[in-house]
Amino acid sequence: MDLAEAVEKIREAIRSKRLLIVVGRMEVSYEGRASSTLGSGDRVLMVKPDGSVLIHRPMGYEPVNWQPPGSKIEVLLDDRLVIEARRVKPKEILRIIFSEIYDIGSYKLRDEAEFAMYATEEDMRRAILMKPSIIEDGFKPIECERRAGDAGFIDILGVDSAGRLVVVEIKRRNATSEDVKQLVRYVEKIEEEFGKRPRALIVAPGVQRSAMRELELHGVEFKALSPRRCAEILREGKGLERFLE
Amino acid sequence: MDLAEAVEKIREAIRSKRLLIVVGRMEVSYEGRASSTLGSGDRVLMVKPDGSVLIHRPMGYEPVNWQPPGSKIEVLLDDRLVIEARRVKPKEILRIIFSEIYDIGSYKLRDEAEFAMYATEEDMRRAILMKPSIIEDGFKPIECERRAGDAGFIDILGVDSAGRLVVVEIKRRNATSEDVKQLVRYVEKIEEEFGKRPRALIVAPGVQRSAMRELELHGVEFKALSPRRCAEILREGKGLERFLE
DNA sequence: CCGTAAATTTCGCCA
DNA sequence: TGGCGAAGTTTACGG
Repeated sequence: MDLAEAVEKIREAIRSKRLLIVVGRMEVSYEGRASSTLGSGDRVLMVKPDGSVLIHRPMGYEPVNWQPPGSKIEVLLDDRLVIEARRVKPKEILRIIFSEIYDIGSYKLRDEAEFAMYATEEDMRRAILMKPSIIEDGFKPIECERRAGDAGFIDILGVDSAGRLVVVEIKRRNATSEDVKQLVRYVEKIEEEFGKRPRALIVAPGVQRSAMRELELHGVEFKALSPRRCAEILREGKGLERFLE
Repeated sequence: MDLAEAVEKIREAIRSKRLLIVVGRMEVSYEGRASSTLGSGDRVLMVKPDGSVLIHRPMGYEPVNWQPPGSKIEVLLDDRLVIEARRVKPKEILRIIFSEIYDIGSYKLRDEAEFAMYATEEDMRRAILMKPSIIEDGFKPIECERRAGDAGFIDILGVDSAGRLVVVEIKRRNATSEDVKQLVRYVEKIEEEFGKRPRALIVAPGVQRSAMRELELHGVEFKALSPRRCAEILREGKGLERFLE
């Protein structure tokens, strides 16, 4: 492909806010929060209309180098094609030097669709608030995101059927020993504040083996609950709302 | 573009382990650790030879949906083109339904280059070990990655010119109050173990405002050190090694 | 294969 | 704008 022609195509794509894909042989260097170099190889460069830049090698989920949205793109022609993406804060420069260009594509893309994600930790909390009995019969939530001094935030603080305080920590994945330690810190704060020790309950789809030890060690309870089950409860709730209208 | 032709092109690309890029209008659904749906819109699909799958919207650094390396790709032709990427553990399915195809590219890419990254936390630790005086005159490292009970691992444990123990926590970014709290936990463990309180020193390019409070509160010291400076020190060291050979 | 910690984490929310 | 915490985090490194 003719180099001048390629440069023109790339400049035009960026000027007209199209998504640009360049497949070719390139060297890459990055300097900013860290710095990196990558010798010559075949890769895919993607420049999005919002200034995101991604360089993908032929393998792996992650881009080998990138620049986040908002970076300024410059296309330079020395004796080789050079593309630079700059960011001001933090100051970062990504430089791509092409030695060969295999293909260039530029596309005007319309994408207004909404992305809906289910079964997040937030969904789990909402499901518990909607139907507290899934945790335990008689459980009553009192407060969400309560500050526990400088230890952090408690997912849910509630009381059980016997009137005892319960500190609930929610995880969408199997609980780790780190999670248990965190919960224990919350419990200590609440004990300081209220003068008596609350129950500690971790709600998660499962517990890592190493965390199981920690559970017993600190008298932390565990209630199995999957994100999927929570999503179902939320759907039921929605259905109920619709019925009540 | 003719649909049957497109399918053939895509199947051939995957069969021959080429990197595949399809630009088109598509719906996406994901079901696995979480679940998500995304209505019709223009996006870029990338399928890599190692089974990585990425779907990029026209904006943003991150792919809206993906599948990691090793997933199995299926290309189905109903009355629309459907591409599925499956993973077994954890069981996850990514389904892409095309309503329009704007462009298809497939590329045989060679990329053997080595990626070199500088100024990581690991680099900072190595720089400190190579030249401990950058922390403080007379500082001597004793141990790295020392276990502090169940609190975690100490980056560097050393002694100062007065023979007092120093617990060093390294961060490549500005230190947060979490980082300070973590360091304090290490200090408590060391105090338990050795019977006297060591100095606590956080080494980072800077400190967040909220962490500054925490520093003073717990008597933690701070030494400013940038990853960049560490990278320089390592280069100097390398130069010296070369000189000594 | 599990566990732990880093990451140019990114992203979203909230003050 | 900075701080804080979740994420389908991913990735790398040990045991």
